[in-house]
Amino acid sequence: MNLVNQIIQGDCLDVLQQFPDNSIDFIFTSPPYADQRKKTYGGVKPDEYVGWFLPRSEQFLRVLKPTGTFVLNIKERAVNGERHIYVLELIMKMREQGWRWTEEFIWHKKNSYPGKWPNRFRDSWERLLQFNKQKKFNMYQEAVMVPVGDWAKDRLTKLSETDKTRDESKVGSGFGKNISNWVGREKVYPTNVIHMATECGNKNHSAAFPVDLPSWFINLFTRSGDVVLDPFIGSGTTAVAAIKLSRKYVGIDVSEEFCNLSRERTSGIQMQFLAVEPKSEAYNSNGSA
Amino acid sequence: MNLVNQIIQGDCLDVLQQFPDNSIDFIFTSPPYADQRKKTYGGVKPDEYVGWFLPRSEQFLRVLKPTGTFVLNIKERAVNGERHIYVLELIMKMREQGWRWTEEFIWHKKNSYPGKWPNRFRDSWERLLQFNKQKKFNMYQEAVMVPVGDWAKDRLTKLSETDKTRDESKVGSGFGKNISNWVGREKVYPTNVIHMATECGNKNHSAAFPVDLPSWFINLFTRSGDVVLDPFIGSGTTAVAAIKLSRKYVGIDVSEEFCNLSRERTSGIQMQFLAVEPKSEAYNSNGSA
DNA sequence: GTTCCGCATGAATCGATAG
DNA sequence: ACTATCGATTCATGCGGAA
Repeated sequence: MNLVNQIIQGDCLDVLQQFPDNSIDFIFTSPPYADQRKKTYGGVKPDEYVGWFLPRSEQFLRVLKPTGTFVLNIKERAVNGERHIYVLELIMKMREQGWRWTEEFIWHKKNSYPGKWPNRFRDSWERLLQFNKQKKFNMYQEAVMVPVGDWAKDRLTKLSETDKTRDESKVGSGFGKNISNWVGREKVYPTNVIHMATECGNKNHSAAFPVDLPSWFINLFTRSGDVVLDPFIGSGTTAVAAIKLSRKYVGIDVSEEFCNLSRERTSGIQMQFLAVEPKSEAYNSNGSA
Repeated sequence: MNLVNQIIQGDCLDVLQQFPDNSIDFIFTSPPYADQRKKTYGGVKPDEYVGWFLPRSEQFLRVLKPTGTFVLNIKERAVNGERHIYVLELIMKMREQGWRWTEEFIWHKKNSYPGKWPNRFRDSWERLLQFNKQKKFNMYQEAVMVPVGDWAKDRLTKLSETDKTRDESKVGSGFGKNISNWVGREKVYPTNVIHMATECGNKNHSAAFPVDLPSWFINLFTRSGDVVLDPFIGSGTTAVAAIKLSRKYVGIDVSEEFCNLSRERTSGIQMQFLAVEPKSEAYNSNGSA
């Protein structure tokens, strides 16, 4: 039975048992956060979250190739006016499990949920925790390089006009500092802060993250033909990103409804790609070892 | 002996013993990171960092007022290709010590221009951990409001009169509810992501952070006349920020050299302020409890 | 074909109220 | 005392229809 390019219904803890060791190139997932999405996932309590997650991350560790990477999108919530520590505990326990905590990317969500409270501001960022099995892993940095123009865009226009005035930075401060470094250079490397808005306009499906988010990491950590796993596939966003980048995908979800939604989206994309692009060509042609 | 508006040479662990309980309104500091500043602090090893820090944070807890706040600027470093966990451990241990981990702000260092490492990108953010003694603490949110986004500029001002007042027409959707709230508003509350360039024009001193960073938090958590403590004052940036905002300051550092530098900078600023602004006026006049 | 504008919708959080 | 539910608060974005 072929296990690849499918959306599989079930708890990833069980489903992944069928997968052989070292068979996945990259894992990207955004598990249901503690006490969130109760309707679909039943709502794991903050205090029980680590215990719930660890047996699953043990499976992730087993199926991931030694050179592979696991990127976990997660954010702790405020409980009784205080940030809960289940994410911190999770990192420490995963290290004991054998994972290496390589990096923490920050996803800056410009359009975070509104609201006003006496003792905190709007929570506008999430963690993207990078874990690895080894010190050496596959990383194709060239695949996510930004053209110099776009880099300037990223820093200046992508932050929108208002942000420029908001942070009251002196004009050119830091920007002018070393501009000579980039002049004449075509592309530059990004940083570990990712600016991306959440998608909220989609009526058919409500994705937790925009497709650009998994796309960015898939480009960074895999090459064409590699296998991408999302054990909490939800509305299928990670699979969509994988298909668009000519990677293989495996999506798992306990919810039959979400599985069907994912299957709809992926098959739609696949059709589109077969029609438009008969030749399976690498989207990312500049990746290198 | 007056303990306020001074730079005191010594280890904060010892110096703070002289301070009474509940005497400080706000603590902001960027301690020497593990293995950094070897000459001055003997280079605390990552594994020993938590043990080194805890007796000091115990003093911070003691001298801080119940309604006060402690903001800690810290970032774990990578050791052997992996993120060290001393910051995570520190948060957990400080909670056991009695601190509440209220929030984690992200300082996005905008001008950290791209660098290249084989396994990671340029690190362009830092943690700003907010700790409190109680659930309720002083926070003056109005003092740090930012200009409203393009969104309202373009659209909100052009809404018809009927739109402005249709409070009850739409049910559920947040917008139809109380649109009049936004009309005429020019400022909105910020988020927990702070965009700020690092200072680059440092002449004599190399400040770890721009003066705007402590200024932002001093505005947020204190009012005119409050006492701001930085137990690792370094080049004096926190004290400079406090003086400019008409707050009292206490700076501590083990390095006589750093103390002298801080004294130079603070006295320079104070002269300037006495000359220009004879009346000690509240900078933040719209703070509310 | 642009540009403009109306509008729904978010991994939210707190405090009060109810069982 | 402790948990469950509900109402109030707030702002950036992308879609689709209109000018």
